[in-house]
Amino acid sequence: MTATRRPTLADVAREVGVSAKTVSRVLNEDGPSSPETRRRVLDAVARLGFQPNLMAKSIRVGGPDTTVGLVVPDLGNPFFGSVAGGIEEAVRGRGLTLLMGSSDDDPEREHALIRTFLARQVSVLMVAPAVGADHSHLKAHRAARMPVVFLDRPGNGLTADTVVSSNRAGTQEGVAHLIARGHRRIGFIGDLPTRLYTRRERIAGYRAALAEAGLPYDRTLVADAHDPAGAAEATARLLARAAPPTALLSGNNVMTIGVMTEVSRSRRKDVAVVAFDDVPMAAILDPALTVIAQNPVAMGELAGVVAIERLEGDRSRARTIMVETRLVPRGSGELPG
Amino acid sequence: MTATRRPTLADVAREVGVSAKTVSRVLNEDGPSSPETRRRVLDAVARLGFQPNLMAKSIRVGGPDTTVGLVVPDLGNPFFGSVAGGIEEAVRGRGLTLLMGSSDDDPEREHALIRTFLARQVSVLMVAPAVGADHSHLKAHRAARMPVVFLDRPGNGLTADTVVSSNRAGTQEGVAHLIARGHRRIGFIGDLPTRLYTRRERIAGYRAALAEAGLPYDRTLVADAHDPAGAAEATARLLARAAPPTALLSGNNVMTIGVMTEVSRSRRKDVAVVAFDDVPMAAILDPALTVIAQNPVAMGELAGVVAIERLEGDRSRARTIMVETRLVPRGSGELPG
DNA sequence: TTGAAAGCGCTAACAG
DNA sequence: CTGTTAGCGCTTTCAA
Repeated sequence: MTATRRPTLADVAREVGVSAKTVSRVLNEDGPSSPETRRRVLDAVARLGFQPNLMAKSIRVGGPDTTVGLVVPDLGNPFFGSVAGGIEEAVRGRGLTLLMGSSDDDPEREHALIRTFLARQVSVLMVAPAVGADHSHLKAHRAARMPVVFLDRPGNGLTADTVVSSNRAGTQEGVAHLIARGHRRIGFIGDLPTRLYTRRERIAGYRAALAEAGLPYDRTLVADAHDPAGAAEATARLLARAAPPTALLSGNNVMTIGVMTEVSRSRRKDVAVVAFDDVPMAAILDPALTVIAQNPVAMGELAGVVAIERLEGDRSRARTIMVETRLVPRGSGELPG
Repeated sequence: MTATRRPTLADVAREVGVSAKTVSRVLNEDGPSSPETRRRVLDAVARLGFQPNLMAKSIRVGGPDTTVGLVVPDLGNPFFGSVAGGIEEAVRGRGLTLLMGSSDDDPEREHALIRTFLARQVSVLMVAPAVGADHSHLKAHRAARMPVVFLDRPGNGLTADTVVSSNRAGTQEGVAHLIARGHRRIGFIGDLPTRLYTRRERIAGYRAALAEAGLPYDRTLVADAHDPAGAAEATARLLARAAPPTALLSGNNVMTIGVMTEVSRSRRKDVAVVAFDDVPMAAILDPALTVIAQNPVAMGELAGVVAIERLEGDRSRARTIMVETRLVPRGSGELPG
């Protein structure tokens, strides 16, 4: 069995009886070529099943690869999956392909992935930063004109384009929704660590809504958790208080699972809930879950668009693009306080 | 502002005053090198921020790139996101990176992605095939020892390693669960097109369960839909029959949204439901949703393991790995018929 | 309209 | 222990 080597440009050239450069010219529609040569070259290409080697192509220019390197905390999280889909949609037209990896929210893994991507000469680097990660080491690459885009959370130690949700305003709107329905004691169940950007922004929105309504901020109404089980416990503790909250704001989709599990388990029909981030079956829950919906696909698309503009030479100041969230009232926020 | 070119091996060599090969040797721990040289090279590497160019490295050997090309129908679907996470986990240790793209279940887009991946010299190609896609053109590449793994669905026109869920047995178990609770008229709501592999397997499991119980197969109890809205309509139609089904089997997670929306909307408490594929809030629904859970992470991991074995020279026959589904009774399947 | 030569960044093969 | 040469597959000069 022969080792079936892939045909190269030279193979095609030999087959046709022209130089490699001529084949290259025909294929890239670079420079002129006679219709006759053209036809014969394309013929041979088809016959041999020739596929140009993109690696070689990139190395030639010493230039970047035609990929977008994307680092997210977790590929399995549909939020990031949708973001990735949006990016792909936006950059496909430019011939860019997605190179992806999960950091598991570990700064070291994130760093390792970024290094791999850089070594692969990605044309664009997009990162949803892990808590505690530092990105100052990317300065040199940005100087070398490689676009860097931070997603969902800003980077640290590097000013670069950033695409985030309107976490603060969205949460504020959600809490205001509850206040408007008479709620005065509103619990907040957020994720950990508390210094996570999205967590900080969302709690800021929570506090802003309270402040605007002239309500005091009660620290004891704020709970934290790592996962659904923890969120369920936190919810149970809050609801067991002497003066329990009459409404809860769930800080993200993972927390929501725990919060709703506990509300449902305890059969408390007297507690209103608003959740940050939409979830598939929200409308079917009883009561239907009111959410502050994000738009991950749009986030990805915008990130892709910005990156392309940068690749095309846009040298303007780094932008922070805020993608609007949308309050979707479905019932669970309607319970009067 | 200088164009800040990335430092190359030659730059490092010049800095230290040795040859490029020596630097290469130190970095790859290939051949011997004096501790002194070693130190000075590593020093310069750090000082210059040198990162080896992986593209050049690959092209050198003429060998494959260190990537796994993965084509899925939809990046935003958490099922495929989790599969991707499993693959990454399994291949990271081998230094492989994921190159991903969505086909949107369009054979042409799938084909275009595959061509791009091949042009990039991926070391492994993994595909969740779109309906109607043909993969016979990959034969040459397999002959050239590039592992091909089909995910979730088998490929067409090419025998290759394949990782799928136990669709048939799982569905059979789910339907048997309903039959055991007295149900005799069980509706099936599946996706389209009906020739989709997973759809065919699941309906086969449905029929097998009926047959085993000596129940007739009633075509009119089978409905199809493209999306949640269609599934909701189909459900409504089924439930509006003169002799409505007393139980429903939902063919996948997208259908489930529509099915449950309609069951919930119509306040029918007299219909049992079992859904293929788990969904995040299943346990909180009322009644809690009984599911036939898949294990997408395991599917990805197994695909990764097989691919690595192939890369390491395993030339044995193509395998089909079936990942067991698991019936998770949560209540919605308990309603007696 | 076409070709020859050189080189992208790296490493295998052979010296020294 | 270290250097030189050659070449991966392609494209960019520069000539013909």
